[in-house]
Amino acid sequence: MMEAKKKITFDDIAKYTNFSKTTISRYFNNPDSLAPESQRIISDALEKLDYKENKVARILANGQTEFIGIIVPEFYHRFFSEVLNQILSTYETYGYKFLVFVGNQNEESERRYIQELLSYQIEGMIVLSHTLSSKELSRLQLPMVTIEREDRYVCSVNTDNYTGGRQAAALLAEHGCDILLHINSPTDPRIPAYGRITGFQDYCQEHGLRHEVLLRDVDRSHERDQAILQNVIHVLEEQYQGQRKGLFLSNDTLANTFLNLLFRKYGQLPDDYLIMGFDNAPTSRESIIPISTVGQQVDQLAYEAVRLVVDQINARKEGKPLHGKKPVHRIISPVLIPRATTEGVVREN
Amino acid sequence: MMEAKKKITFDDIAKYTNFSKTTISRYFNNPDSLAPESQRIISDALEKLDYKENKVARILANGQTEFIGIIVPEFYHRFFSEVLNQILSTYETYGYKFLVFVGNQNEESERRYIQELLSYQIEGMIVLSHTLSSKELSRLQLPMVTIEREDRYVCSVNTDNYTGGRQAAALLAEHGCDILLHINSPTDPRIPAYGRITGFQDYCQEHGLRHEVLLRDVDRSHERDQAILQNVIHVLEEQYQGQRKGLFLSNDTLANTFLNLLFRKYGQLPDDYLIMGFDNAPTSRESIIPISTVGQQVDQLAYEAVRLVVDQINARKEGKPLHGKKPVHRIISPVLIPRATTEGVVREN
DNA sequence: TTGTAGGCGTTATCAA
DNA sequence: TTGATAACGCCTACAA
Repeated sequence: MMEAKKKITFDDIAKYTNFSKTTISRYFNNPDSLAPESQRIISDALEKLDYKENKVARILANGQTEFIGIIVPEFYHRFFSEVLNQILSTYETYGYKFLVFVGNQNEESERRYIQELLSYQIEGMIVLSHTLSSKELSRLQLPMVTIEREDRYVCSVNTDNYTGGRQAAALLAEHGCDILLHINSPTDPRIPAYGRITGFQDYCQEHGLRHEVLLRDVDRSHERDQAILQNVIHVLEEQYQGQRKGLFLSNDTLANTFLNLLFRKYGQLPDDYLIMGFDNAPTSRESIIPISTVGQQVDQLAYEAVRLVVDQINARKEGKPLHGKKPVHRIISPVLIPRATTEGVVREN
Repeated sequence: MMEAKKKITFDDIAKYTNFSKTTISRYFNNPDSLAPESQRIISDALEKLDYKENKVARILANGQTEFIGIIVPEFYHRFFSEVLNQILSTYETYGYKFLVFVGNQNEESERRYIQELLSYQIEGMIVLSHTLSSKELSRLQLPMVTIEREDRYVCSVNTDNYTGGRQAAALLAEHGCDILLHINSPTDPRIPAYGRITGFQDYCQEHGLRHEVLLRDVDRSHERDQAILQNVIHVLEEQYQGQRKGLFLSNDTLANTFLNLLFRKYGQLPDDYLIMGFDNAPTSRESIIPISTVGQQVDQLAYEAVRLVVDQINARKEGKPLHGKKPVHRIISPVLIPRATTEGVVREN
């Protein structure tokens, strides 16, 4: 058992090889400027002494942390853990490391997290949390990208929610509903997800479809959502009795809850109900009946987000100004995924 | 629009206040050693010059990164994102920041990730991924804790899976099953989750209960699992027709899939089936019928894991040896959560 | 209570 | 192709 062996530095390698520290540094950063023989010698020495690089020292010297800060709001919704997963996966492509904080809807803590991130000299930031305005974020003067949130003053990557809303309405309409309904929580129009509402509405209006948007305070807890949707069902069954109802829920979790309520009541999905969710979360495939949904291409969202920060980082390194340019907003197409809940007839497996 | 303003350092503050750098440093690390008046002056100067601290420099000087490295295997199973969430939440308590990598089941990349983590001078590591042996991990001579994985040579925090398995069997038995069944994937006995199998078996044997363990290659994809479980159902219905079957599935996702297959077939959960999952994942509450499950106390798992690394980090700082001591294995109790799928009679909402 | 000087392990700038 | 030397921004003796 060897004792806490002290760390090997360039100095040690230099002494061991009779080169200077500078040369050792070159071996890592510009090896071809060394004589082949020297490269070999150094390489051997590194092996022999079991050298481990120290990026902290390197950062202090050259300022490049290769850190990107991330602020996620929570992990209850699959969307966020999925995005995080995909962001982390870009390490193989871009080499950036990620420092992650969970915001928990608290402005003050998020500000503290940001300060902490800045103190670690992050080169850029990706924000999924909603609590801080894009105006405030833009003031940080840092390469920055938001995903699916208010993004007026910063770069962003968003799903084309509007088209998604239209696709949902269209799929329901195709199957000949008498009334189209969209259930969502009251949403700030500046948030991309608001497009789900307007897309739905516009499509219905343009095609002269009878429709209604029900704004309910959902998405706080499963139990609440159940109660709220239960109530919605009561109302619908009175108001649209015997009519074919096409329901577009704001996300898959909610769609699943709705579907389950109906299924428990009727032992199946009644013919006069069609259901659609949004996100293509695992729930939508794994529910009692596979739920039709509008899929977000999360991998692309994440990948483009990282790309956009990295572009900004590189631009800044080349002295190009960050501000001055208008923020870039990248749009990712949604993918319509028709499944059993919009078929009208539910088959057994 | 101000230009890329150069960063304010202790030097700038020192000049501005006519103190020395040391005094500025003291203001941060030991403020009470300064005259109250001096504190005020410095505090004002920091404000005025808009000083931002630079932890990279601090790290280089004192060696404390406050970084903990994390390696997660994947994010498909809710368990991992939930654990990560809880780990990240400990920031408020312990102040450690986390550098996260997703392993993707590849030994070589995980080794690279670890090298990268080490180069950032992480003070400790939490490993959830299974690909590297605890022996190899222990050789890193680093404060280290694993969660729910093989842990022979390193400290760990695990759920008491054995007790969980017993609880599951007991709950099923209480409801008078004729046959108890446990479905799991072939599991390495060195992994904590193996306890689910032995706990189930032991309980059944001790109580003279008829039982069977079905090892199937599940958990690869939803579609596969469906096919496999469908087949299981066929077999069960032949073999145990008319008998009351108590099923304990290795996790909630699987239990949900199983429940759905039955529900689709019969329009309800038949009286002769009882179902239990494991984990208390959201799925278990949000499924067509709330699924009974054995809950892992993920918050405690995560919290204890961080605590255990931090303890090791502190011990090491005080010069206590890391090795020599036997690895500590902390156990978290599971929580039995009886819900509708073990009631025998399924009520409508 | 405050200051001086040296060090942490790299990289950058000149020279040679 | 290689080296000296000075940063990078902070911390820690040791001194006063």
